[in-house]
Amino acid sequence: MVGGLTAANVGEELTLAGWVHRRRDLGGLLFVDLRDRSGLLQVSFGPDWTSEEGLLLARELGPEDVVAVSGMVALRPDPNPQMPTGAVELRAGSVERLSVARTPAIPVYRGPEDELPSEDLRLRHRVLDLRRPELQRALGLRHRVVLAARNYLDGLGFMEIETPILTRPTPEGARDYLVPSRVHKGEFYALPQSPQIYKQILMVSGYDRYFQIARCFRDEDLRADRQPEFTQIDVEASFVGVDDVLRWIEGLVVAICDVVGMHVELPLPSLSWADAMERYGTDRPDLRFGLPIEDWSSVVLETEFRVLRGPVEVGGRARGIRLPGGARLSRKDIEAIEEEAKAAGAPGLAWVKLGDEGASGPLGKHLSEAHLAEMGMKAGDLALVAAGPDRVTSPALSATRMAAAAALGTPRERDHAWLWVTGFPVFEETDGGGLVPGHHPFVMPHPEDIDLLESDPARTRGLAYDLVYNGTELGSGSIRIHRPDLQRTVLRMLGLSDVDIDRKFGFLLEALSAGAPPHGGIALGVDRIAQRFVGAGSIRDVIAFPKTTAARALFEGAPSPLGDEELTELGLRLVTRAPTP
RNA sequence: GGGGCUGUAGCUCAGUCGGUUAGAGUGCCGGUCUGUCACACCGGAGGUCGCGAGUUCGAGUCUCGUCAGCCCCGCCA
Repeated sequence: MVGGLTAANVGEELTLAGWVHRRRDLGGLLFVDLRDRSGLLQVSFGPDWTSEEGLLLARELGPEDVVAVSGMVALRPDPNPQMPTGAVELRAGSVERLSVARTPAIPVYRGPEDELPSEDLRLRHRVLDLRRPELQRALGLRHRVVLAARNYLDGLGFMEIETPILTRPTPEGARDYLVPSRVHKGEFYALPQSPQIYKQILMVSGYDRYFQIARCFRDEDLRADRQPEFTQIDVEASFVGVDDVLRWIEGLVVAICDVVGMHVELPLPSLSWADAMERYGTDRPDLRFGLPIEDWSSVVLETEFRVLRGPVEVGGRARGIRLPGGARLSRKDIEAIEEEAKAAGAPGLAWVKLGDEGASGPLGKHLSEAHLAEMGMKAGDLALVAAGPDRVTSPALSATRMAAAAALGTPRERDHAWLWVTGFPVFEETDGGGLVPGHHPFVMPHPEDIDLLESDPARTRGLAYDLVYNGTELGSGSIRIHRPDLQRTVLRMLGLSDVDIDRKFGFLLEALSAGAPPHGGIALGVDRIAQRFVGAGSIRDVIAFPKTTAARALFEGAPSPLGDEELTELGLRLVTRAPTP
């Protein structure tokens, strides 16, 4: 390992192997930066200490050649304080070339002002891209996060158990990746969207503390933080309530944050889903800064400002955000924020600035001093207001809040805002009036709301919780239903017939009938955690071999067409043939 | 499924109003150079302007289509 050498090693005779990172040929003297996973070390070649063959070979070395160099560690006459090993160098006596590299298609070395190659080239030449120190650091950090999680959970008596990758298609939720069965032609396995049902069955079987670093697969369209396959720290325990899970997982958060030296105060703050939606307009608020949403419906009703007043009169609310110091934003800045709100579904934003000469802006002339006082407006403030039903204004004001904080450069009150959001609704209403699961169909309804389940299902809270960090959902879990009759009721509410329930969830209901302990758990997104911890722009930078946004693997070339022979063996015939490349 | 951005030398990019032989930096090849560290200096090679149509006397540049990558909406129980 080359990266750890210091002045303490001076005088040692060593043979070091690695890749040629960069070469500087001065004629009589020649320098090579040797790279391995641990870092860089300068190797010097000169007629006074290098063999003649060594000098000849050194002259021929190209970037990314693999070499073994034998020589002595020496102090440098001119140390390089920029390099961790910059005080010393290896004076090469001899050198052996273990492997010749073709001129790299994309550079591994990157100068201080060089841009990264485009992402498709980085993915196509992943073998080279993965050599970059940044990616090696990212994957190393990811490894330590997972290792910390394993050690922590093992210390609490959790047992790692693998569950199948070839499994049964699930009726609800994301699209499944399907695998044809050769033995049973016309039948298919599915890759798991998560080990959810398996881990519940493990609870029933008495494995009362389970975890798994689990690969999950979902055939849906991708984003910067979404890949078709991703990894979760999947946890489940028996005889637990919400608080047990939260306290255990807080310990896990501390353990993985320790990897990056991030301090975490326990217990983590907690917000009900209803409060999160009311005050921040989203179920995953970024609490690095304040700027809560406030209800100004009563103020609006006292004005003649029809744009806001109208929606309130028909049952909506006028809510908004007061931005201290926001009056210095230009009309153009405010319009840019309004665009964000519109993109999130709002018809528009009204606003009022309070300057030295009084209130201005579309809303300004409609407000009295008393109104402004009621809104808490102080000189220099800006208020942005949206009116309508909460289901429209909440997402719009959430977008407004984020855009306004960015435009204003709102100072952060903290750099790391961890948060529990609890009490998610069991169901969400679809536009067609039907019900879909808020999370998944196995969430235990809140005991206080059990009466609402059939009378007012949309208001039923579940014993469900999300772990949120800086506005990103990093984990999601719940206490599960362990009574088969209640599970059947919930599935019926979702519009499933008893026949369907038995066909699709029969094995779960049968398991729950075998003496099921109360149980619950959570799953944390490893890729997203690693992404946040390394500050990467996408989870592709913390995955060794990621897919593109079109779910292609550019390096190995997946997916790929199948020949007729293979198709026949699987009992398949194509309706659409892939274009021949 | 929809919207947006990008595609020019191995890589990163520039390319004016549609007009002569498409440029720069870096890398690569050859040469000089004994303390460099983005070494320096001299010389050279390197182009299907993503692909296909169209408009035009003339297209890297305009139009349409298409492919690829990225970002977003829908979707992701």
